Amino acid sequence: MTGVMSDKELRRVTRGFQTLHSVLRLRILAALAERESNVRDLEDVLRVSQPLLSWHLTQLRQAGFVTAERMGREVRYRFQPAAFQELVHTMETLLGISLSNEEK
Amino acid sequence: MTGVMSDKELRRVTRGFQTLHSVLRLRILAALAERESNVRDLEDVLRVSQPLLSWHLTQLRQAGFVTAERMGREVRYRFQPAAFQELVHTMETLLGISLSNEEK
DNA sequence: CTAACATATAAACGCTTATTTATGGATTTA
DNA sequence: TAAATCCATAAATAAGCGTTTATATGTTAG
Repeated sequence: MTGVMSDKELRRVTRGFQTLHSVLRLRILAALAERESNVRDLEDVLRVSQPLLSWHLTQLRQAGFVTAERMGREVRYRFQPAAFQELVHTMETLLGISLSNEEK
Repeated sequence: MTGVMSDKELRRVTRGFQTLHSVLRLRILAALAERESNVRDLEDVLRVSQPLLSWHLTQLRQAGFVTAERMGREVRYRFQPAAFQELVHTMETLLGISLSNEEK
């Protein structure tokens, strides 16, 4: 039963994990999960420089965790829950575990 | 509602993600999820050098994904599902999402 | 006790990537 | 159209980490 999952599929997963490896990235995601925001808003909330934010947002977007939409001169970023959910689902399959919410 | 989660808690999560960032690590975990093994067995299954395996196993162990037990001159490694499950649970809380297995 | 086996550790190297600083591009406003 | 605003990109630097090679530690067998 070894090797049932392709390297391509696993690389997609590891890319997701790589992208979530810093506290700042998680804080950005959490902020966007609360409400969609432009870069300026995040800058104020998270107290980090604008280029640094742009870079992290690009990484999160390329990994599918957020989407970006130009609106006037702003760019609004939105959290995308599906990306993480799919990641977890692949891991459940790979490891043969389940994350059932405690049975009621 | 921003910042409900401590940096300490988030660092624990990011450490978990950091640890799962390579395909080889995932393959090691998947192999151990199938059956507990010593280093020699994994070496044969995964076709990587012994020091490299030892290093990755140490990382996985320090992050809580596996446990190690000395048995004679071997060391048996076991997959530890709880670590990943807790990781996911923290993320659900942080992002306000749920990964419910489809409701029946 | 010595040799063989199983695993861990150390040193050295290279690569990736986060961060800072500076600048460019796009859009609106006056 | 000129200035201001918002965001992205480039260059440079530094730090972390995976990989290899070599050696050390621990355990059993003869």
